[in-house]
Amino acid sequence: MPVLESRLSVGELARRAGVATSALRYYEQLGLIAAERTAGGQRRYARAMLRRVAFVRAAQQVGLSLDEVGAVLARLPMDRAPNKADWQAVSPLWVARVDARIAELERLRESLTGCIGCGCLSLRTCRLYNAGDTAATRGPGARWLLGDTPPKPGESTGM
Amino acid sequence: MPVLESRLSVGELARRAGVATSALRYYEQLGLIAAERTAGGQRRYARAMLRRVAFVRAAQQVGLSLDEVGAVLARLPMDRAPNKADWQAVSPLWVARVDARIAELERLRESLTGCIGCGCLSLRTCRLYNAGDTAATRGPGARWLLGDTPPKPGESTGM
DNA sequence: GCTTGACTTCAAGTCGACTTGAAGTTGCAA
DNA sequence: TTGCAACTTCAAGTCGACTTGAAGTCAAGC
Repeated sequence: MPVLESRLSVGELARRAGVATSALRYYEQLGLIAAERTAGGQRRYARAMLRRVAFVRAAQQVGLSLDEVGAVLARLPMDRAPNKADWQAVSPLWVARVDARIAELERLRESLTGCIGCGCLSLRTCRLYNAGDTAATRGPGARWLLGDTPPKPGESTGM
Repeated sequence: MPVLESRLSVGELARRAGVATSALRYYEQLGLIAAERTAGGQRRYARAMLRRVAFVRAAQQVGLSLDEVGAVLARLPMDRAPNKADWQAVSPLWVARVDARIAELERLRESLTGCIGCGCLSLRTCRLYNAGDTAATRGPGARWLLGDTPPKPGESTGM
């Protein structure tokens, strides 16, 4: 018995990747992964698919849609493990995306802890407290969350 | 003409909060926000609702469901601006959540840049490269993403 | 060769988070 | 007092990401 078979059935891939078989078939429909078939028509996945599936799940955690994931995965080879050049082609997209998301979360976090830590409920300095309200003067939406700096203490906000 | 009316119609709140009126009605249905009614039955929102809506949108960015948001918002007063004690009651939930999510993203980011920067495609050190594959020995799922440390160079992974 | 679990396709269902549409009512400015 | 945008409810529709079910086929251990 070989320790690692070279190709995986859908069930095996599902177990190893931690997703349902139905999800794998769905991903295949979207072109995110691909499989060869046995004579009888059953799927057999190259081990490289494990990485692609891990990629998909990771991307979803980041908040990317399967569509967006597809755009990235389309630039990686389906049949073999990605090499350094492959990575260099896709990584900037990812990193920028991930960085943006991290920045977003850190702004949120700062708003939250700031509210507790610094007696901020003075109506002027707290970003969350003033959220869409004073920000409305600069257009709709929770601008503070999108990178706007909060109003300075001395600045009139109309309140 | 007063600079700020004390109560907002659904359209005004929608504009200021940057969401659709239909979304506001939906949030009300879920108990995330509340409105008083005019004699004729139209909604009039207290200004505090702006903050609640901003809160909801922020939470969604973090990846929380409206259900989860509801659990947090339930601990804040509907009628008035939250004070320091209110914040202290809800903030830890948020911060933990946000922190976890940031950590997740940073792991992902590190995997990505590590893949480019350090000639990691040696099959042993790169976390993403080894993703679900070797991790399968420790249970299903992309464990590296969930906080598992990647296999050490000297460690046998069966490959 | 037979059984049994894992597989196949395809259509329909589900869930969260809204959006859209129909049909009617309200509020306010001219 | 009238005109009209903005509002009201309720039901149904949409979208992404799957899941479920039916009805049938494959692969491998006894």
